[in-house]
Amino acid sequence: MEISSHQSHLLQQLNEQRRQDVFCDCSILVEGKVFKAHRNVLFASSGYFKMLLSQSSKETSQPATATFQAFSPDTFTVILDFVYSGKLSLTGQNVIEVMSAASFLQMTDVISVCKTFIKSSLDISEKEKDRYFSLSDKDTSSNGVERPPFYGSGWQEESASPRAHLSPDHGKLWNKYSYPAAPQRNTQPPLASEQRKDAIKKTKHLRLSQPPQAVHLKSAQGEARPSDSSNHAAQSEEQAQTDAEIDSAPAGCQYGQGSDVTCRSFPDDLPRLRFRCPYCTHVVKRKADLKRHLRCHTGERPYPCQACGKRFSRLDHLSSHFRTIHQACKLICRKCKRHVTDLTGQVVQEGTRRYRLCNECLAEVGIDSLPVDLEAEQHSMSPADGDKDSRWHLSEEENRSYVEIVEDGSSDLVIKQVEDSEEEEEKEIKPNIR
DNA sequence: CTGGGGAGGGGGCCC
DNA sequence: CGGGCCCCCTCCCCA
Repeated sequence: MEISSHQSHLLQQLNEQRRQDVFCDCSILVEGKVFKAHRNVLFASSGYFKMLLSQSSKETSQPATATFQAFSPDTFTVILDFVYSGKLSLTGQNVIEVMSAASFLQMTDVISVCKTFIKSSLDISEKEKDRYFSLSDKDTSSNGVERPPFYGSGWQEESASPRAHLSPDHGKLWNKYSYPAAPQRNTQPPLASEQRKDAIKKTKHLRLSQPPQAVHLKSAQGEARPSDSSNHAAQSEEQAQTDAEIDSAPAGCQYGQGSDVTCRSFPDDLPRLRFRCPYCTHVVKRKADLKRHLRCHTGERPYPCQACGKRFSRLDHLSSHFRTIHQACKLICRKCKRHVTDLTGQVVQEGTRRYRLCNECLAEVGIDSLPVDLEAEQHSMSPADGDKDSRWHLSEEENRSYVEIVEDGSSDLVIKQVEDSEEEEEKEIKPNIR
């Protein structure tokens, strides 16, 4: 027989003990403010504390203390209250920092609730905006913005799928942030340059869906966490899909009965877009495009070049790379930029890289033709076909020949005869890339 | 320091 | 829905 109230009662008691500093065996110092808590509870709630306490318990029996500078006492209050009550007091003001702290403390429940909060906030913002522009919404009551910003999770409301409630101050907040850091352990922050590009591109996207709502998560203590991009990718896609399924109508657009989108009268002639990126304000028409777009957030690069090992997020980019870098498809002399044919020039191989030189430039450089086993190289230097698990589909023998090519060194110039009839090129590219 | 070109990367869209 | 093409932008290297 199970008494359903036992868990919550127990939690209440523990919370009471914490408030009265009874049996507290752990102190957490956050920017000078001391929080008392129970090791057992912290241990059970946070991966970070689990690690910390399991280490300190080996070393000493003294009361454990932890010090944090990465987040504010207010934020930790929210976290600690959640630990002891199962209720997360999220607002537009604190959600970013709470998520950041939760990420640091490895509290996946809290992270996912924060993500949902942010996501839902975006949904609601879209709806708000939609209503603002259309002035004809029929479901204003269902978008109640005054609901209390409490989230149940963990012990109390595990089954409930939390929806976000916007605080009135949301709009202000989003402007300050630009990108979500990977919230969980083993999630990979996109490359710095990508972030920069992303930020730039966002300004472009903002034309489509304003106000800016992208969310930036300050990395706790500046720690870059290693990542499992595939995990993240799957998560993102799932989230994106949910977005699209639940409510992803961009400004001015709403769903009809089926999957069709009906655009309302709108000041700008916006395209009919319907899939919104959960990480930025980008909106696309097709799910496949969103899937592709998500890779720029997840950093996923499923297409490795078998010739040089460089990885690409898209097959067409890999193909393009392979053609220009490893197949010398451009009929242009690299040196003098003149057009060359198989009669007026030759392909030069430099390591795994190939390009063309006209006969004049070849003579100038002073390189004689050297025999190259073209067939074998074509075999080993072909882009993988969507190699999801990052392994190259090569036999051992093929692998060896690849290694030989790479180890051949990039300084050696190898000349081979140009044999680039169109048919030949087709043959070289197509079978490998599919 | 600056401009040009190559390469990479992202979006739109056609097939 | 995936593949692939085109276009555009940014970064980096080099003259």
